[in-house]
Amino acid sequence: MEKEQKDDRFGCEDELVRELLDDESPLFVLQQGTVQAKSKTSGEDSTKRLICAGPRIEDIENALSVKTWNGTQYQVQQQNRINSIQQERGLTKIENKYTLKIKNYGNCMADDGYKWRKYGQKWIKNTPNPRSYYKCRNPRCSAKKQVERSKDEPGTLIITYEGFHLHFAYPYLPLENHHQPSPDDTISPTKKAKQGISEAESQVPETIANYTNIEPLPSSIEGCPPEMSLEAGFSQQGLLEDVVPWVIRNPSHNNNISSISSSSSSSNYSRSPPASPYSLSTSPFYDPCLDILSINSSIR
DNA sequence: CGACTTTGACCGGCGC
DNA sequence: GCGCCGGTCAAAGTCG
Repeated sequence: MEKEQKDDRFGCEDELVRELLDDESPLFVLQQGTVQAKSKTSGEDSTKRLICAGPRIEDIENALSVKTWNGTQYQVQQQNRINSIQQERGLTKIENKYTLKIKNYGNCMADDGYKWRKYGQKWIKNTPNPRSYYKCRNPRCSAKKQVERSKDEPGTLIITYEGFHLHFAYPYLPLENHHQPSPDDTISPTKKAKQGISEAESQVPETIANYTNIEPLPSSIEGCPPEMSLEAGFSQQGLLEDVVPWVIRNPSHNNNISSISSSSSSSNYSRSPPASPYSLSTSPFYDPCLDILSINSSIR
């Protein structure tokens, strides 16, 4: 059962990856059109803005908020799940940036499952260690991160994430008229794109809705143990997989992630970049950001 | 030889 | 206005 859910998720990710990599994808052809010009008005246009410009953290956080019915009205428990992660893992949010402190990184090669390109390194004043700057390799993804060693705790890495990975933000976009995928929805987004831009425009919300489950996470999650709920709510949906490396959050699950990784590798993408934390083709525990370790070793 | 990293230069924001 | 500082760019270097 759980395996089935994972398979479904991977299937969605597979589609998302293709979408992101497809230059003719309606989701991104739109970006060159008139969408942004009129993006300030309707909810649908707002949705398109999210797709085109990349979702804001608050958009995703809002999507993640939990609504509860107290008998008379809905109460929104803002960022309920994120707060749980923050409390449990030492994740902090400062001005739309998530900061994660990782201890003992020497034993656990932190990896958040994405390929990053280093685009800069600076020696920050009054800090003993340089700060490295990374961007997500996906040109359509604006995710960035900064990595530095804590001056107070040399064994602690401070990773600051800015922005979310676009492909994993999809399921959290506040779309209207979303529905569950039906057996008839067999036309791939790529194929739809080729039907023309104008037609694609009308299909975009529907296309994304296939990937969307905006409702508060289903009761199946609530029925799980707390830890399982978090994993189902975040890791499998991919949001905080970006922010909090799954392996670090669950060192005891290394075996699990290994099996997941190997099983997911069967869904070969026609183009290479791995978009799933579980779909790394190389070492799932290698993070290029940790070339900062070379500095560490040179100090020794 | 292409992909990727390194690193100094450059730019913009901010405080004085 | 000026200088400092952090973030980004891009040419050069390195690696497989």
